[in-house]
Amino acid sequence: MAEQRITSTPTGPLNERAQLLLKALVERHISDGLPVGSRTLSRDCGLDLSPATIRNVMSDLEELGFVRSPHTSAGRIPTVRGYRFFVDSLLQVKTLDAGEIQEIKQAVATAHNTTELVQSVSMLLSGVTRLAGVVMLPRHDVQMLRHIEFLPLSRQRVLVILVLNEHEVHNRIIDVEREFSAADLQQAANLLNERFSGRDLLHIRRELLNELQLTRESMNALMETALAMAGKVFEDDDETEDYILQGQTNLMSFAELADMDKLRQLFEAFSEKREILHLLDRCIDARGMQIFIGEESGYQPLDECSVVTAPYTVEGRVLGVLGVIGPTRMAYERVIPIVDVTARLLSSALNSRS
Amino acid sequence: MAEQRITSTPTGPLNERAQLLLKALVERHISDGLPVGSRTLSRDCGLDLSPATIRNVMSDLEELGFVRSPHTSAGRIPTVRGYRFFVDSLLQVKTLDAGEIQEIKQAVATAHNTTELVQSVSMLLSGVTRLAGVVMLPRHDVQMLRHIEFLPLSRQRVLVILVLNEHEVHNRIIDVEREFSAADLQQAANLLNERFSGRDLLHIRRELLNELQLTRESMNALMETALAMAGKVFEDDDETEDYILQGQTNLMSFAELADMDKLRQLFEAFSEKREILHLLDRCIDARGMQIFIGEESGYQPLDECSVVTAPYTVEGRVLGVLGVIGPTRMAYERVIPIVDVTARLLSSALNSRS
DNA sequence: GGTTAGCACTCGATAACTCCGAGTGCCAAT
DNA sequence: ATTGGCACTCGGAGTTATCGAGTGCTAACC
Repeated sequence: MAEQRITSTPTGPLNERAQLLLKALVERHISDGLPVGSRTLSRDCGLDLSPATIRNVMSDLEELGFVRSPHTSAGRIPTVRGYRFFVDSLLQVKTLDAGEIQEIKQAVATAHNTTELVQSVSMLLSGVTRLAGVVMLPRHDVQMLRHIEFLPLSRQRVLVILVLNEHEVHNRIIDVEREFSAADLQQAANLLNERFSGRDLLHIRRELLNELQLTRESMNALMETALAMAGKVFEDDDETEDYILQGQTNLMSFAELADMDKLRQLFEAFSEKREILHLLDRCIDARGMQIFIGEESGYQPLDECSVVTAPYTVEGRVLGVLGVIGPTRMAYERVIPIVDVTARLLSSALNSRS
Repeated sequence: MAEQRITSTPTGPLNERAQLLLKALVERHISDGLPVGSRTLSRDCGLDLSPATIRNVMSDLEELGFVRSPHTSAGRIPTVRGYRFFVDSLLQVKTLDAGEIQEIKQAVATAHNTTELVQSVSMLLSGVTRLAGVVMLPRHDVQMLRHIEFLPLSRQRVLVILVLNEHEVHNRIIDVEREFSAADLQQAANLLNERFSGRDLLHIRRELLNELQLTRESMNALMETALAMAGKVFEDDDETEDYILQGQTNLMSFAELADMDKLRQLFEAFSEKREILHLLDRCIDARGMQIFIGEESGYQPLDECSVVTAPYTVEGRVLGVLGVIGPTRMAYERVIPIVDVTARLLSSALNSRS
C-alpha cells in the first residue's frame, strides 16, 4: 500500500518531494493562515507538478498525520505533528540582520536595574516578533548574603534591608517582641555582616538554628538581639517566581484567537501566572532552546499557541528563561533566532553587570 | 412647545415623572444592556402609565438629550448626558453589607509591603465589582530621606540604597569616576545620614549644589567622596508614576466591547499607561470621588467605558487614586460605594503602617 | 509504475429574501 | 393630560440560492 511505499524511502518516513511539499504548505499556511489547496501548492512549490499529483501526496501526508483538512472541500492545514516535523527537519532559520541585533543590544544596554532590564527585553521580544514576549525574572538557586541592615520603625517593627548576590536589594518589615533602639540594631547588623557576609542563605539559616539551641543561656544581649532579628529574617525564604509579559495585545490580531472565549481564557492564564510559570520551569530544565507547539504544552488555554523559549545564564548557571508566545502558525524561522540571540545578549548583559 | 413646558417645572429641567422614568430606564438598561421600550417601562416603573404616555415622555427625554434610540424601531438607551443626570441626581447608592466590607478589610490587612498592598487592593476591586480594578502607586509630593547606604560593586560601580519616608526602600546602581573602598563609602554614608537624615530630598539636592560650588577647594577627601556620591544619587529624582491594573479580562464579557478592535485599543491603552495615568492624575486633583462617563474622559479608547475613582490619603495628604474601569452601563449604585469604602480602608491601612 | 486531465461532488461563505415582532409616531377619543 | 388604535419601520433570525475553491476518483497517458 501507499504508506508502505513512503515509509520505506531512504529519507525517513517522507520522501524528499513530500517533505518539500509539506514545507511549502506550512510556510504558506503560516503566512496567510488559510487552508492550502492543491492548486496553490502546485504554483508555489516550484516543483512543476499538477494539482492532481499534489492531491495524491496530500492524501498520503494526511494519512500519516502531518496535515488535515478542516472540512471536505477545504485545503489542508498542518497538524501539530506537521509543525513539529517542520521545525525539527524542514526549517531553515534566517540569520538576523545587523539592524535587528543592534536593536536588541540597545534595549539590553540602556536598562539600569534588573527589573527594568527584564521589562525592556520582554517589550523588545514582543515588539520585534509582533507576538507576546515573556521573560522570567532571574532566580538564584544559590543566594549569597552580601549585606544586611536594620532600621527601626514605629512600635515593634523593624525594616530589614537585605542585599543578596552582589546587588539585589530585598526588603521586608518584621514584627519583633520588644522595641530595639537604633544603636542596638546597628550593632546587631554589624555582627551579622561580619559573621555571615558572603555566605549562602541556606547555610546561614542552618547555622542560626544551631546557635539558638546551643548557647541560649551563655549569650550576651547583643548576640541575643542579633539572633532574634536574624531568625525572623531568614525563616522564610520566599522565592517568589514571576515573569514579565508584554505585547499580549499582539495576539488579538490572529484569527485563530478571534474567539472571545478562547482569548479570554488565554489572558486569564496570563494573569493567573501559575501554570505559565510551571511551563517556563520545564523550559529551564531543558537547558536549551525549547519549542512547544499547540497542545504540546499540555495546557489547554495554550492549545492554539506555540511557545518558543531559551534559557539565559550567568557564569554557566541558568537564571531563567525568556521567549515568546504566539499562535501556532508563527514565523518560526524568524522567531527562533530572535529568541536565541536575545537570550544570549541578556546573558552577557547580566554577566557584565555582576 | 413641549420643551418649554418641561423646562418650566419646579424640579429642574425634568418633572418628577420624567425623572422616575429615566431612572427606571437607566436601571433597566444597566441590568440587561438592551434598549428599553415603552411597554417594558410601563410594566417596570410602577407608575401605572400606558405605553403611549411613556412614549410621549420618552420623546421629550430624547429631545432633551437624555436618551436616544439606536434605530427607529428600537427602545431607548441612555446617552452620556442621561447617565450623568442619573448618577448626579437619581442614583441612590446601596450601602455595602458587612460581608463585603469584611472582605475588603481582609485584603488590606494581609498585605505586607506597599506593592503587595496595592496589588491586592486592585485585585479586590476587580473581583468584587467584576470590572477592571486600578490602583495608582502611592506617590509622595514630599520625599523624606530616612537612610542612605553605599555598597561597592565591581569596577567603578556603587549600589545605593535609599530609604525614604519611613520604609520605602529604593535602590539604584551608579557609575563613579574612580573606585572607592568599602570604608570610604561607609564613612560617606555616615556623613550623609548625619547631615541629611529626616530632610526632604528637594532640600538636600539644593543644599548639595551650594556645597559643591562654594567649598570645592577647601574640602577634605571624605567630604569630597560623600558629595561626589550624593551628587549622582540625587541628580534625577525619577518620580515614575505607575498603576496596577487587575481584571482586564472581566471587560471581555461585555457586549459593547465585543468588537475586537475596540477591545484591542482599550488593552493597548492599558499597557501604554501614559494616557490612563494622565486621567488618574486629573482624578487626584479633584480631591474627591470622581466619575467619568463614556466620552467624558476625553480619551477615545475609553469612549464606551466609565471610570469611577476615589483618592486615598495619609494624614490628609492625597497619595494616589484607586478605582474601577468598566463599560458605561456599570452598576454605579454598587460600584460607587465599593470604590469609596476601598479608598478609605486603603488610606487607614497606609496610615497605621507608617 | 508515476503522472495527469477530467468530472462529479462537497461544503463553507456570502448574499438575497422572507418573516416576525418589538417598538415607534401620530391621531382621534376619552 | 392620557390613552387605545393603527400604520409604519427596521433589525434579527431563519431560509434558500448561488458561487467557488477544493476534494477524491477514474481513466488515460507516458
